[in-house]
Amino acid sequence: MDFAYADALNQAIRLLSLRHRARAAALLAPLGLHPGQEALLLELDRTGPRIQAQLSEALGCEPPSVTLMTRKLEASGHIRREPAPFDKRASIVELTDSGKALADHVKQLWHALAEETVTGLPAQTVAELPAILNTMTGNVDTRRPATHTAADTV
Amino acid sequence: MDFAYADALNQAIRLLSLRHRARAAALLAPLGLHPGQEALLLELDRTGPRIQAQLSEALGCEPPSVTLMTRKLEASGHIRREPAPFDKRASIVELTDSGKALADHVKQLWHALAEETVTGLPAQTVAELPAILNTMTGNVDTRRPATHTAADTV
DNA sequence: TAGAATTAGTTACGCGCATAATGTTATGCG
DNA sequence: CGCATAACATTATGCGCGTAACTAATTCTA
Repeated sequence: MDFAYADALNQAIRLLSLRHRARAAALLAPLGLHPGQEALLLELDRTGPRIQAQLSEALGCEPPSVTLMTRKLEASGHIRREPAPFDKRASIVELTDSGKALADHVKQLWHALAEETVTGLPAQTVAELPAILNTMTGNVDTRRPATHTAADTV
Repeated sequence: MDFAYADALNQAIRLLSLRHRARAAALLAPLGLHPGQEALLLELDRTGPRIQAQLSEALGCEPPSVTLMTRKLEASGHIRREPAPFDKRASIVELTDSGKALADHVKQLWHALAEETVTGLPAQTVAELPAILNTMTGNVDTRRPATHTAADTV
């Protein structure tokens, strides 16, 4: 691998991150959401109530980030936090009715964003894309012990 | 496209962004750099002195971000800023000797990061990856008018 | 050529994400 | 059992990146 390729790849990843996030921000702004918050809502929608440590794990960000995100989503009425009966340190986070409705709306935007993102790519590439991206993520993931198996979830 | 795919794709992009950036941060930390700053150094290394507006364009971030990044890199002695003789509003940014040495070091890390990132992917996928990512970036880019490099719109 | 519109850069502020340090509760072990 | 250790959550702080509002310089145009 020459440096020109390495540079192109790293820069492509960096730019995709910036632009995809910016596009998400533009789509989420009318809902009063900032990018990152939608991931929390979708996770709760997928799995039901979770404690913050589980959210931290699922979202791939650190506990202090979850503290701030949950605080803001709670302030806007989309989630609720209750002390966990089985563990006095933990707090259980769950969607309110408003949060459930918002999550449904986010899902529509998320679908549109994904279609927009892969426009113009060959069908086979589109089909393989999640696995490719997950492999790359696993390769550079310092949180989990490197799992170098190529095939993964969809 | 079903929602499960859309969700998987968006989440994969989000996670790749977080992890790739985190890995870059870990590699750059020993040099005293934060992720994002390396892009500025590499751009100056590639093209020579630039005014900040050009850097903003090349890096894909907004002028205020460039102001802060250049200020910090200037404070650490890696770049120099001089008023542009042809335009009294503009300031020309260029690498110092220290900055050039640092850029060389960054290039090595960048090369290693790219190789680490694509580990385990088929050679053909690796070859196509930059174009795929650039197409996706173009699809969601709100800064430039959508330029679809790989194919035409749907 | 004078005034309007554009452009370069900055400041102020907000959000997501990070690390480090702290308090509190659970748990594992001698 | 008691104590050290681990885990949950929070606060404080810093960086990158964004938007909005501003100044100053340039360019366009009537």
